Amino acid sequence: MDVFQAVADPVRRSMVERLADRGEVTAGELAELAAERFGIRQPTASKHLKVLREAGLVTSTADAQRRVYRLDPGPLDELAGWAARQTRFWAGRLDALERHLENDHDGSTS
Amino acid sequence: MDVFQAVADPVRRSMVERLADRGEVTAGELAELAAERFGIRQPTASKHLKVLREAGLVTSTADAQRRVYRLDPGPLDELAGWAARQTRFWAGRLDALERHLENDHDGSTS
DNA sequence: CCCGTACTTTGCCATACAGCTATATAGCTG
DNA sequence: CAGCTATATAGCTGTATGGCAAAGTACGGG
Repeated sequence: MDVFQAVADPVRRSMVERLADRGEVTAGELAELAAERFGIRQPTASKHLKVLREAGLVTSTADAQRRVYRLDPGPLDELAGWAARQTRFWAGRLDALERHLENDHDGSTS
Repeated sequence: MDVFQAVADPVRRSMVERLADRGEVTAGELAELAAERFGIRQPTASKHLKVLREAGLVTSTADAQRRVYRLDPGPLDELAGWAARQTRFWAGRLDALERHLENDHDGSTS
């Protein structure tokens, strides 16, 4: 699953936000968070973590039975970059568009 | 459907990219693009446009039978902002994380 | 070495969603 | 106004995905 799909789910976004906030978080804490906010069970949370892992958004390392998760900024940068690029266009031509809309109102061409 | 879900689909992303590139594009052109790139039919493309509209990513105006679509930068900015915020954290603490990983290797605690 | 803790995996169901064809709507054009 | 063009809607279907409970795996402690 790609990054766009991975962050399409609010549960997974909330997990990403927690990781961004705390840096390192165990699977258990993330599951608890998901339980509180969305009322989902631990195995479901684990499934979401798997999706995040496969999308490359997070990595996990074992600490005894605990799995410690952390963000990988790469895919998020890609996402931010894509979204930013789509709007950068408008910065350049926004006034042109506005002029066009104005012209539409008065109907005259200068 | 929210912005995250809307851009989760590659067909819709390609439409957004085209709109970012051209500014104003008719439904027909967008359908043609989707047909070429993804082999999908006109009604399916129309459905995708509806999703983009409902997510607030695009607006459309009528020009005779044509529907002219254009991007609304607002939701895209939100998206870019969200993704950027999740990574901004790392900028601040990245070196701390790296130190932590180094310590893990040698196993000693200072 | 067996039990509890911490997760992941498996197998199952329901719903959401993308795709299709066929049809409806709307506006130009002859 | 008939018919073509442009687009949207309706109705249907297959598959993907999210949710659950139950079972499997792995580790540390008594």
